[in-house]
Amino acid sequence: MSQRKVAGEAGRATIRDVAERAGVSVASVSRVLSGNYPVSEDLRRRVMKVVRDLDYVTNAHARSLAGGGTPTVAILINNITGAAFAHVAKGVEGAATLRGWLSLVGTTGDDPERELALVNLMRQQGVAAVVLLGGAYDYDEYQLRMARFARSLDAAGSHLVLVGRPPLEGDVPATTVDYDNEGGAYAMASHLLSAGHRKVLVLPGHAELTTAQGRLKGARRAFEAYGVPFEPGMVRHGPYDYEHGYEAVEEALAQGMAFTAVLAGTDVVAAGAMQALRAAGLRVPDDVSIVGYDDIPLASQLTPQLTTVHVPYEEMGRVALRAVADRREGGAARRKAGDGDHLVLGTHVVVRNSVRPPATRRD
Amino acid sequence: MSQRKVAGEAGRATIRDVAERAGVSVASVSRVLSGNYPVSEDLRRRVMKVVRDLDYVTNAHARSLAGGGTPTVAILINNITGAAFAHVAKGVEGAATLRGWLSLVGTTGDDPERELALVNLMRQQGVAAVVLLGGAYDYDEYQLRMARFARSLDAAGSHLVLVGRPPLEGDVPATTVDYDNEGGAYAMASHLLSAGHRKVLVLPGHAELTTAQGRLKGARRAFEAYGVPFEPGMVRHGPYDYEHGYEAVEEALAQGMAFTAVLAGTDVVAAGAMQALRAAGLRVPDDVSIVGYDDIPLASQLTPQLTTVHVPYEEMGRVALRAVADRREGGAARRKAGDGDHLVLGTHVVVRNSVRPPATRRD
DNA sequence: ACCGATACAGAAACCGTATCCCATGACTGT
DNA sequence: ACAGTCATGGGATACGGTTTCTGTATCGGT
Repeated sequence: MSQRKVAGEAGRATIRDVAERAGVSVASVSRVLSGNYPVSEDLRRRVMKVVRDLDYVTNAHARSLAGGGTPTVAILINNITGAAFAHVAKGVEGAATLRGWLSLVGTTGDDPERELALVNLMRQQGVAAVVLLGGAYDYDEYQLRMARFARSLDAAGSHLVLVGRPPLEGDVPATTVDYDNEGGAYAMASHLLSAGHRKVLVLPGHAELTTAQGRLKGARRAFEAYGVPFEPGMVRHGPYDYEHGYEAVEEALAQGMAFTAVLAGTDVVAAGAMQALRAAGLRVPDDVSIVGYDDIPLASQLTPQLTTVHVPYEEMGRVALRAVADRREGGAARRKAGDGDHLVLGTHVVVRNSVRPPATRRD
Repeated sequence: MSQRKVAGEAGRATIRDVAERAGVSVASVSRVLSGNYPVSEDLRRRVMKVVRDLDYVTNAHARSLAGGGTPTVAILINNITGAAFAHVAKGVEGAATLRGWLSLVGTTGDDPERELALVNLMRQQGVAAVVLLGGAYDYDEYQLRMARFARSLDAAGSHLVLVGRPPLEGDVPATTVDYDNEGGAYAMASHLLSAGHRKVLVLPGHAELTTAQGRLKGARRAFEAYGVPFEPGMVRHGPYDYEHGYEAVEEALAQGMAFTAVLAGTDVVAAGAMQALRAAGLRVPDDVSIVGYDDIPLASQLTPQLTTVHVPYEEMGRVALRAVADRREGGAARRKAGDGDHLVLGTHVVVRNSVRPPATRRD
């Protein structure tokens, strides 16, 4: 009744089972398996045989309780089906795997409550880092919220990494991996302007989303550089989805708005815009040019292939993980430096077939 | 020197720290937090205050070692950037979150070694279930390999779930969530045939991939049902990617092959095929019709919008998780039943604009 | 043949939490 | 006023490992 374990009992085999069956101590089994202590060849063989026979694997929970354990990164994402995010996740996961780290994924669905719950959950899991993906809504409380997360995680020996968001202000223990969002938009808009376009419908995204803000700002700067007036009426805000692209163009057309090009905030928005133009009998790029942003696979799969801004999503994921791994190995010295807390990767325009100089017309 | 912990020491706060600071026992803190034992209002308040002050969260590893703990599902996937897989993952993750479960993600990259390593890693983590996504390569050893996984996981109190793969033969402790792959292909091919197409280029996918086999089989059955000879020469195998679709069509065209429609194994392959046709000066669907399979967002974002087979990926994910959760709650009785081990969801054709009757022409 | 060094194996002390079992004080009914 | 319940709180133990500390052969050197 009170005996600890019946011989052939069901359930997972423990290290004790292995030890008993191999006729050695628990400590020896542990040492054979972790291999960080001298063990005789005979003992190793005996233990390994039993391990194979029992199909034994160590209990990760017990292991990490006792101090060992596999480092784990948590990836928090709004929507797992977004192509751009998927690539970042791939980068993180790939780099993690390379080091024998594990990766957890959670989706926030744009819900701050859920985000908080997830961060706490990850804290419970004792993850090495929490990677937060995607543009942020620039509410007032955002900075405070993130700073709180950062400190909370830091106090628990974990670390916050922001990917694709602007860095936090002040002395906050967080790392940011960013890309030259505004620069990409500047280059993209310049491309359009240098092709001769002057009337451009701009669909930057949600007004409160940091990435949309940056893209809009870059575009505006390009217009200024070219001495072309930037008309606020030509800007339509909305979500980064296909429907928004479609509806924005449909609406602009219905209102008799004149434009020779569409500067979309993402490739998916561009796809929607393209479809709406077609539906209205307009040809792309003959009648209207279109450019996107992100360079997800879709961009090169559309007809015509989309000229867009390449964002190194997968690379960002890898960089994010490397930053965490480095800091973890670097020890306190590096950790205090506050240097390399903000990494910025470059973007560049990928020219395909969706842009052509505007048709010369009398009006 | 030998003191257990210095007052303000860095690192994560433990339940002992909370107990000490609140002047109560460790047991009481645990009870307040788990809330499954009567506790006086006064004690609860005192404990909660300290918990907030210390920003304490329980250690998940210790918790699950001690018997409590959050159930976790592991999702194993070849390639996290595949749209279809992303949707299954979303379904699983969503359903998991709904129940307060956690989800882990690992990518195998089509590497059997890595798959094995991941399954073992998940076994170490003591996950409630391992969900293996995506079509499998039908090598001889596949059945053995999966059966071994299933038994291994089962012995550890976990469970194997195969999603989008054919079920395992024999008495293996695994659950399969499948969709009517062959039926969908049959319906899709019928759609093409009933529109009058007789010369159809078929791009089912890799010959060894179970999903490709099913899709090819369904198509063949439809041809037979229509009394149309199915010419092996019209079938081109290859990976499920854009490039394959492009190259297969390009090659077929170069060889002077005559066809009025393309039956692609996936939407992405269809996109590649479409692009190749355009490059050759052919119009879709005026000159050549195209259909895909999967109904990922891309299908409705292409121009023309793609007629395809809808596969309920997200639903499959949800169903998979529900199956695991049910079996876990159902106890041994249900677990032995062997019933409901193979769930099949329906598919249906989504008619869009990429199919038109073949142009009547003299030849 | 004796001594110190070396190489290995085992016993035991944790890691942080949940829970079983027992103790205590308050409350109830008579 | 007293025994019996009931509602709570605390102490001890288990969970499955890792690691430190300790002990015992074995070996080489003199």
